Amino acid sequence: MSDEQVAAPRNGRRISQRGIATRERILDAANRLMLVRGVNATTLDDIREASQTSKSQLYHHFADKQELVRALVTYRGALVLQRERAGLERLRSFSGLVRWRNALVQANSLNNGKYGCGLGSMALELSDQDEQARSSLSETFAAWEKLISDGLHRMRDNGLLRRDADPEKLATGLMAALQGGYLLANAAHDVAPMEVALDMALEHIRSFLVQPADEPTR
Amino acid sequence: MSDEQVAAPRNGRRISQRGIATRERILDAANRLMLVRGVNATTLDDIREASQTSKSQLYHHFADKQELVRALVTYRGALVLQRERAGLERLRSFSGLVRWRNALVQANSLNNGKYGCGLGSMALELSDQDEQARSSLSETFAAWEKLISDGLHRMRDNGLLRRDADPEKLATGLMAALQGGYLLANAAHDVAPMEVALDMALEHIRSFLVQPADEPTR
DNA sequence: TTGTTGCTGGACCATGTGGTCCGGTTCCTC
DNA sequence: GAGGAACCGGACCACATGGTCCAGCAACAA
Repeated sequence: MSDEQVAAPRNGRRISQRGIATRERILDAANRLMLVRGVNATTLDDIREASQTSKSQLYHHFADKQELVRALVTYRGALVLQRERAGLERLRSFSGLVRWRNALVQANSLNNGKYGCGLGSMALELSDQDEQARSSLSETFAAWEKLISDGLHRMRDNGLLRRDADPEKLATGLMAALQGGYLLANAAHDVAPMEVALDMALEHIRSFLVQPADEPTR
Repeated sequence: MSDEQVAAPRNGRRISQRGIATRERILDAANRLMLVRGVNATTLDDIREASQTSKSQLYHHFADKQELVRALVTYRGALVLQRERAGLERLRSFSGLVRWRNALVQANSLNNGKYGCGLGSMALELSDQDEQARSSLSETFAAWEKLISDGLHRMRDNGLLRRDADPEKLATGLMAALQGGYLLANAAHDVAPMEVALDMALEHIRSFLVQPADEPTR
């Protein structure tokens, strides 16, 4: 997962190449550790060790743990949006949606449904604990949904979707199915529920196709 | 939320009425606190204070924090299933499903989408941290889905649903929409996404009705 | 009544964890 | 190359938090 330049440098301070690299290493380690253990269960010492840095570096680049977590929210959000943009910005057909679905399912099946969505898990853990993180995550979800709804808009404009299809609502429904699917798959340690959930949402979208192709969804 | 006898007494030990009451008080406090703060962010001292007990009582009734959490998983699961059973065991029509949806939405809207589902949030927080809790939660989800699918089976047997409707898959999809809806609503501090998600799932189920009544979903 | 066990209060302990400090090194600027 | 700021290593600190202990009271069986 290469991720150069995703992390924003600090506010009005001079910053060296080495500094950027260190900050990046910290965020990358935090990203990996907190995905599998959760935010609160990951200690700064864990991150320090995994990132081959020292305490002073952590506190040189971030004011405290909370700020590190907030930076991670931004970092992870940028990674997800970057990945999703690649898969969605040219979406113009129903089969494109199916390919997108398959990619997500396959990625998640690699670890038997474990860990879930990096954004969703943070959302549930932080929403009632850090208002700033919550609103940032909420914006990221909105941007993600917009990538989907933009694609659906294109499909509607091209006459693939009926006029009465509501791209925004369809995108929200699809996102909910995705997140709920992640959650159930994580609890079951099995991707199957995620597949069922996504298929339901795709089926719903398909019902708005002008010419409902009767190809299977996978 | 009355909840007598939901908590199981301890294994082969003599136990007094007073002991049961204390144990119940502890679980109830843990339930309330961990719903709003999350499991890991709630300390034993918080629980001790909120339940008007002492450290020794906590450790008299539970071996350690992990066991308390596991007991809470059971406790909360029983509460949810009890509540859901009341709302679902007589489900025989599509409008019954709509009423069920409305009840959930209304309950969640009381706190502007905050806190989410007691089971879902625990699932995401504990799944990668406590295998026993995870499998217990997974079973609870399965039981919950079964309440739904049983209702759908009844509808199919009564000729309301088409024969090609798959109650199990429909129930899983609905549950995913519900959980994803909770998650997005929590992140947005707004019930709207939860409504959209549930409506999508209901719409999907409605498409399997033999006589698709064109009443609105709410 | 008496013995045994459940139950409770609360002081106390061990340590994991977030956070500080300071001396030293690297890097940029003039 | 000299000054200063960014950067780094790691020892150190404060304290929150999970967990222990024990003395005493309540409850129940005989």
